[in-house]
Amino acid sequence: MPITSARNTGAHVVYAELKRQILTLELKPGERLKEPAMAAALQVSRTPLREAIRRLISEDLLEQQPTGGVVVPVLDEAVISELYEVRAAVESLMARNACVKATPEDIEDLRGILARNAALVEFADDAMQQGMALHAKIAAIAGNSWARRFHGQISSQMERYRHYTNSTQERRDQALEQHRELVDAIASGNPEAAAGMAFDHVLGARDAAVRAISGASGAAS
Amino acid sequence: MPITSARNTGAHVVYAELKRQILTLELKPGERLKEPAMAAALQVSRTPLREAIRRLISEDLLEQQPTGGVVVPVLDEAVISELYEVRAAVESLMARNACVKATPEDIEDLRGILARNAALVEFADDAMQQGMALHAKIAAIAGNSWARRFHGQISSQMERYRHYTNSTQERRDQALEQHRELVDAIASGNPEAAAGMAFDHVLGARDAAVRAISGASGAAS
DNA sequence: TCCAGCATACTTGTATACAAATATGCCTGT
DNA sequence: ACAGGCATATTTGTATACAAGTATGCTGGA
Repeated sequence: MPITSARNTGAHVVYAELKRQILTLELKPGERLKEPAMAAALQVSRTPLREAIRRLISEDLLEQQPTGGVVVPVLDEAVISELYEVRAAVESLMARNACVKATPEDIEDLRGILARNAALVEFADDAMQQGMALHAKIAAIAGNSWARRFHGQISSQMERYRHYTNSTQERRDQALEQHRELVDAIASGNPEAAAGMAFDHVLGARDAAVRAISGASGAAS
Repeated sequence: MPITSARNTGAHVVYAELKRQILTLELKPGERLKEPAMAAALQVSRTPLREAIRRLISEDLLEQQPTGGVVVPVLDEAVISELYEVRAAVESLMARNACVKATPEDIEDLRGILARNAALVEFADDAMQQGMALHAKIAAIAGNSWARRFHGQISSQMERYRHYTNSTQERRDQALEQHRELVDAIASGNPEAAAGMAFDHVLGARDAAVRAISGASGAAS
């Protein structure tokens, strides 16, 4: 039995590596992928490389050009807003469902994660990352695999925009406070309140990000 | 210039054909795909066929088995409920955004679509299909490409479950009435109301579907 | 100097060949 | 008769070969 749970085929390895390079911007937005060179660099033939590329295209982490080339999608500030919005919708749904389905033990777990986050708040370099474990747990409680799937795709996309959405200490403290409120709402057993709270919090993060971006680009005026 | 807008490569044609066969259940759930036979049937080599298969896997319209085969996913009644829920979340977001962004002309268009649907209500064999044009227009107004993307994926998935969710005349009339309410809510300029209405309507459809399924399977009791 | 047209080099998409892994069926022993 | 194990056949994953399309740069002319 292999150690890795995923199918350890070459195409999968290439997919993971390529995805990493895209999310870290090691592959620069706008850059065109040339298969022969890439295949040589990754020590595989073009066949598994192409398989990985196609998969990334269908996740919108690569872009197929009409003429036939493949490029890393350009960073477009307008889509950040869109991503936050769908994330708000999905997390709102998960909060609602979690509220209905959570057992007392689940609530305990959530509070435990909160406490750990509070202890680490000054070390986290990113409010998003800080909340990861919390959202994962909420998603698990909500138990909707499609919501989880979409949430994962959105997270991947947003990863590319981390430079734009880097958080300040203030923002991080606020996020922690909002997470506390969210857990309280889930614990309270009022699905509507939990859903609304999750939605508003993410939209608040969107507004902060949009302000940060327009502030940075328009600072000279 | 080619007639088709998509890149007319063999892999794309195979993808479209395979997707069609999956959504119509021409390829039966649980069936295993054997590449050589399939390639021969579709008159292409295994290379573009595999490309199409991989794409379908990443859309969850095919399933990769741990051992290495590819099968058509089994129909699982439990996921219908999940699909309705995420659809509710996405449509709710689109209704909210549409409410904010709609111009008077947009509202006119929506009412026009409603009127056409009302005229055709007795011919539509499916409440989902009836509302297709309406939702497409709302999505266009909302202008969130990720929401549109997810909505499309959800629609594809649900297509496979049409047998379970076939609508009655009564259900169709109710849908039409709900669509009217939804358009009114969007026109009223109250985003929260529009969002809530869209959410509740889809969840209502979910409940109807769940009732229909459990009613059909548990009728003998 | 600048542009059109062409030839060349490169890239992509597809087909085929091959090796490793998996499934299938048969045979033997109890 | 049934289970275990081996041999065969099929299937998948990868590499390579080739054809068609696309971009690049060069030459000649105005």
